[in-house]
Amino acid sequence: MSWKRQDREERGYHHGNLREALIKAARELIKEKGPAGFTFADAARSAGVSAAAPYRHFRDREALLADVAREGFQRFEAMLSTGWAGGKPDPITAFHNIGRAYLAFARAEPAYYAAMFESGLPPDINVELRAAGDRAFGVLRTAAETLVGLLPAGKRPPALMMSLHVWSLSHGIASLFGRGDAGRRSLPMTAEELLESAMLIYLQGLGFPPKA
Amino acid sequence: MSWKRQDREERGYHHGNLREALIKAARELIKEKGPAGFTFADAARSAGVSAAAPYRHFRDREALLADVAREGFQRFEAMLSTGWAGGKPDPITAFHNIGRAYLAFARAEPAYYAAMFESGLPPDINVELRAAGDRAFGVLRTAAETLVGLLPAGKRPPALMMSLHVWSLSHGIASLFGRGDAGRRSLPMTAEELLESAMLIYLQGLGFPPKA
DNA sequence: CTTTAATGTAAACTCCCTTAACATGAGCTG
DNA sequence: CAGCTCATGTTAAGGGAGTTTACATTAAAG
Repeated sequence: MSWKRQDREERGYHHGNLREALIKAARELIKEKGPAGFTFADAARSAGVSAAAPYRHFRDREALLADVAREGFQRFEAMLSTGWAGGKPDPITAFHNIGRAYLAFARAEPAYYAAMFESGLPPDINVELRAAGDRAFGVLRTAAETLVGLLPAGKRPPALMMSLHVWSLSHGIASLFGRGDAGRRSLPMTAEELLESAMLIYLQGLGFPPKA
Repeated sequence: MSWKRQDREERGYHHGNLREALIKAARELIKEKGPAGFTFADAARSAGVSAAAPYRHFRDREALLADVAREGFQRFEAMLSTGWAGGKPDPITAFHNIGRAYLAFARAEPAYYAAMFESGLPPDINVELRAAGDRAFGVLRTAAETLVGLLPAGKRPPALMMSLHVWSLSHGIASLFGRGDAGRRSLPMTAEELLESAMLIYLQGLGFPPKA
């Protein structure tokens, strides 16, 4: 395991891929101590360079965090898309799979998740971040639109509202109970079971049949 | 506006109520820059005392934060209790009022809310904090138990699960959209409308009549 | 070989945390 | 009221860490 370029050369004066190395270091530090628990200098130290080196690649700590978050949203979108799987095997099952993917991401990538949602970053800090976030949410919205289409014409809720409901629910569960981190509140059930049961009740409230 | 004792005397050597003044200063700093955005010395400066003074009242910065959070949970509990109002005028309406109270608190007291849920504090950092949090959640749980009792005996979901669902949903909405803070995502509806609509659908899914 | 931009380093600068030693004032006791 | 005592703040000093500027080195291009 090396932060420097994995295979080639020994690294002379130049690091070779410092930008990526800093993002990776930031992720590991966030995972350990939270989005506020590391400093620009810490990231540099982890990457094996001097404290001033990061300034060549990021204007400040916030810019580094924003890049971590952007990268996170990209992976998040990919994971949600995989869960949705184009609505296969059937839209309802696929919708539940998005929920599972949501929690799985929060659990597997707590550092990305924290940078995305708990770092206090303004979503508009740059265009790319905003766009990446919107694309991830778009997966949920598309899925909601498909589901809404299954209901009889008179009983269709707004798909945007529905996707916001599910997003909020998922985020709430992930924030409160989603990470095994010590110190979090304990539960009589898993976060996944909690989300699944809530979604079942919610979908039933919208008029979807109990057994899909 | 003065940090010192509001009316009497000019403050001589002693501050008179530094402990409370520090908590208040912390709240204002959190509101401005987030739970991680201030330091022990900052709080002292805001309270108008030397950097060493806070050590007479709090072991460290974390202890100060914990006290802010504890105080927040107490007010939170009071606000939720007022919303519930013992189940008046009827349990369903009162349940919705809890939701409104939840969002109102997050909006009116972002500093408390951040200290309670977004500061990274372990809930078990001291017994009082844990107990205060549990009491606040207890309001929601009691309400859920009352509601569950309205359903026919064979169709009652676990009240604990139901309260966790609503808590997660409320927290998710509050976290993602609840604060008017610049930088948050914008919505085609208010957070209150979003929560109310979600709770209506959820309750209908549990078998509560559409019009209560 | 020289030039130039990219990339790191080193060191100055500032700020924070923490503790120790001292000062003040409020309340109790006789 | 005089004197003791303790809680509360202050000043001062150390040690450490983060940020940032000025300078040094390398790689690549002409």
